[in-house]
Amino acid sequence: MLRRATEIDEDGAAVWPQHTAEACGIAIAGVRDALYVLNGKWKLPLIVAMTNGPQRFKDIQRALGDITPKVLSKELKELELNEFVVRKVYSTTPVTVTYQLTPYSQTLDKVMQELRDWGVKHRQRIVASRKAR
Amino acid sequence: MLRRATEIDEDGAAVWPQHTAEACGIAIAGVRDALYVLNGKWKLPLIVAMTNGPQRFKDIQRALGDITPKVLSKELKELELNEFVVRKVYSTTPVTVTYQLTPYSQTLDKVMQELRDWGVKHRQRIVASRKAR
DNA sequence: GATACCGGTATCCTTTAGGATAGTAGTATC
DNA sequence: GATACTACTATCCTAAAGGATACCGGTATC
Repeated sequence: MLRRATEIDEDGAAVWPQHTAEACGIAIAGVRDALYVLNGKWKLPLIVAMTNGPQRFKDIQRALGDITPKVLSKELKELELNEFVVRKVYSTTPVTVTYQLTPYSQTLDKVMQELRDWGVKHRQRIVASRKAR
Repeated sequence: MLRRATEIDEDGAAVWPQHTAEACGIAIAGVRDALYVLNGKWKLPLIVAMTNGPQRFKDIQRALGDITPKVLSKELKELELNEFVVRKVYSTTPVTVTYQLTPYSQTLDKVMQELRDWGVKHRQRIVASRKAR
């Protein structure tokens, strides 16, 4: 469990009850393992982009707005390797390729939800503090 | 809300009920905003390292194991700028400097918890699949 | 006087991420 | 026959991240 501050001191810093340093190493390792596969600017946004169902290459590119095909291709391959995504080719004319999330990618749902909500609130905070100046 | 697959097809991919593309843009923006301040290899592990209370420079370095002082110094400055951390100097001999989490950093608690738990489980999965080979 | 600890800086370097631009094969459209 | 679309790949390049190593002033310790 994360520990919580019980007070706030004059400098606005949290004051902590005590100091139990042990299981901290496990927590650090967990976070680092997560970051290892979710690294970079694009992996998580890409997963979000596919949340509503299978998406084609160009669709994803449009959804992200500013990713180049080279980078998108690389990121999708890495997501495939880590079993977050399945690539499917349909022999239509012209050929259709879709990318869709795997069940394993759904284990990330809570992480994504929390991160997304935090991001939205963080932006609000930034905007508010800009106005206050 | 994140949508969930209702079935799994032969390839192990999730099958999605429908396709509602709208609020997806907001979700992507939220995640990108979050990643913008939490970027890189070190920010989140550093925050974890300070979760148990104020830490000194060398303590943090030891907790992370393989971060160089230059990088640590830079990361701590960025965390300070984003109001996740407060730096405090005590005029002891020799001088003592501590870094501690702010109340605002606690808004990240859930994100951290989810990410850490996911990371731990992900590692277990990887280890298990290695054994299976 | 030599060594060690603390909290960093300074300098240099390599690696990686990521972007810009162009091009590809195949089909379809005008 | 020119142009456009899809799903990429290829080449080149820049900027940033991050690591290695050395060093600094101040104090304390052996």
